[in-house]
Amino acid sequence: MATPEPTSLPPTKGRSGAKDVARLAGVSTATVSRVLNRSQQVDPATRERVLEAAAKLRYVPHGAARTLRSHRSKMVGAIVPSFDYALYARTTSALQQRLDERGYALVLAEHHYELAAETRIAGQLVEHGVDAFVLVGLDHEQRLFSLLQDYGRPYVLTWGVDGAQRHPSIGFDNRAATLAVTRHLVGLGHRRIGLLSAPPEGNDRARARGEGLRAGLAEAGLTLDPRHIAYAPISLAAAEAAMQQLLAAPERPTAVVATNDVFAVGAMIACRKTGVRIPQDLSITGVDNTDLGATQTPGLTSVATPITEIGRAAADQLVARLEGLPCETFQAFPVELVHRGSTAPPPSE
Amino acid sequence: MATPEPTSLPPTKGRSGAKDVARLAGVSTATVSRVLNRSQQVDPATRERVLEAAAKLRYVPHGAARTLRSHRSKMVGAIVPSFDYALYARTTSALQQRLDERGYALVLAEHHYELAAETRIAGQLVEHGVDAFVLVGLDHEQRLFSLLQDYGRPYVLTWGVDGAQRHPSIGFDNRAATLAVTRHLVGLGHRRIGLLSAPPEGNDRARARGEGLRAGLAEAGLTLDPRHIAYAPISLAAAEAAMQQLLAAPERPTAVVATNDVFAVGAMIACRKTGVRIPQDLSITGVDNTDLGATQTPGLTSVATPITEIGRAAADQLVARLEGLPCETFQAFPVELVHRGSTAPPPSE
DNA sequence: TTGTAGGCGTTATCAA
DNA sequence: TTGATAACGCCTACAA
Repeated sequence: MATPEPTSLPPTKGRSGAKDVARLAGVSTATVSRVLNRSQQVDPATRERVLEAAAKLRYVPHGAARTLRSHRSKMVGAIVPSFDYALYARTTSALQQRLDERGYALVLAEHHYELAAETRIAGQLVEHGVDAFVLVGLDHEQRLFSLLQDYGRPYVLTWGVDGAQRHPSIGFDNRAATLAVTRHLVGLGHRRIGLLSAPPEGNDRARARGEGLRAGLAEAGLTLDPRHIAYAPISLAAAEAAMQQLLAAPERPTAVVATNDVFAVGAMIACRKTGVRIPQDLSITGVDNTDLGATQTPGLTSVATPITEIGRAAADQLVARLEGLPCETFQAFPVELVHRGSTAPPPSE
Repeated sequence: MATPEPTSLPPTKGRSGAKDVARLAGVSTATVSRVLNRSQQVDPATRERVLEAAAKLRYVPHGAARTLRSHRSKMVGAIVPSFDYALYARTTSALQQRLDERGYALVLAEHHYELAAETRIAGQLVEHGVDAFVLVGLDHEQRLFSLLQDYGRPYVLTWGVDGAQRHPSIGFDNRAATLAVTRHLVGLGHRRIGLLSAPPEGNDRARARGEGLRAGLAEAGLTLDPRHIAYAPISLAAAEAAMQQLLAAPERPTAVVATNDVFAVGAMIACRKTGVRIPQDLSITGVDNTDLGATQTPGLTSVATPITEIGRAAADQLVARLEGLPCETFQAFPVELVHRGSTAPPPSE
């Protein structure tokens, strides 16, 4: 034994198994299993004895053994882009809570906006035997879809709706969100509207939200000036820097549509530092209606998205599919524009 | 078959096992195992063949089987109070990232500030076979500690330091955080300082932070007026309501120490709605130095806490203990006061 | 260096 | 309704 001996995990030290419970209750392990798995085929009296014995021994079933034999781990895997900025936290929270109620545990990981990492992590989750998957967004590597296909277990894409209905999905119309704010801005009289967004590659939400802006502009016979587009990774600092570019652009836009509240608040910070007044000099809008945006001065006009509903619905759908119950595999929830003080008519020239 | 048939999970449908890899590589399953577990005892040529075969068959080991046999699941369980408000998100993120690098998956759950729920969930994590635990805070049910004792695996408490060193812990001095802000406020001339906090029961962080305020006041020969204390659950709305009480209190405080940034921002909102100017009429401070506080107008004076360091250190410690390597089981990181615009001398009477 | 064989703790299939 | 028994897929002695 050369290595420091991996902390020799006591094989099953004091822990008692189904066998112990069976012995104490005077039944076989098969009966113990039946009782604990709520099978109806068991005499109330014996059930009682078994439960007593299990309680007395503080019996905790061995999940791995159960998984190995039954092919169900009672774990659901979720891979989200990031825990930061509370963008996905509320969805994850709702998901976890609902899964917990249904007796499932959540195995959670981040991919930091790298789809290759997402695929790799999905492989690990398969290895850990999760019964189902929750993914964020519609864009994923083909390899990931192949993996899911081979694995043959339920999965659901969230935060977007798959128009072609190729994959079960639960979300909302990201395009509609920015379309709504754009109409609002155009209605206020804005003609030069900029875009502050996450890089669109591999991020369907960012793409759809950008399209919403373009569509809204097109409705009014306007176009998106390429010089009025700035992409940045999702962080306040990066958004602030990107906004500085837009502020320095020729024919500076009178309004900026940010594809989420983090970008929008980063933009507000840039404006504060530059002395650009919101909304008198420039209007700014976000998406997701987070506390971060709502508590700014002035409050951020944003679009409320159904982030907790998505988490709950994802849990419900997956559990239903795992238990062979009927369910909706495609769900879209509405979004709603929330007016606050960050938008106003453009300054008169 | 009466019930809708639990989606008959294909036992091992197409999925290939170690046996398949062994056959294709022309070796035994033992050798496959050795190759995949980086045992040195294997001929480079055979190793190569095995890896090729594994890749060809897209072999993914069956975690449950491995766990059952090896008594190590390569999963770490973490239970945090809540995903909301990004208070614990950054710690969780750092934890997950570091665990992932080390080949461990994170099973994550919330207890919503209910310690009984925490104990229940810990039991589920035991059932799922996690190799180690990360808990937040020092306060936990005795039942939970018993459970951990029985389970006999590593665990670490975070976000606090266990002075008595009864349990491995990684955190910072919560008392010192509010002590620092209190000294700052006292130094500015404040004599009536209020407290806005989470209910202290079962929340050692809140208690320690409250004590920091009391200690800072005591240093200056001052005391905390009971009428200047307000407790609220952790949410912006609740904090706002609690702050309204403080604003309505007799001999209104000239400064309020909030035990975290969420409370502080909730307090700022209350002030805005009431026409109380910050910092001219009232100073406010937070703890945790979140983006939420930093982006307010004026910026929130707060205390930077080592939240990502905690996550990383927790992962490092647990992995080290699991692998029998040496490590620090008690770690304290420093905190740092961050001055922003929400604090100023009290108004002259 | 490699193969053989037994068992980890549970659930499922039978038969009783 | 209950019990005996055989897997589940892998790891790890031990033997070769």
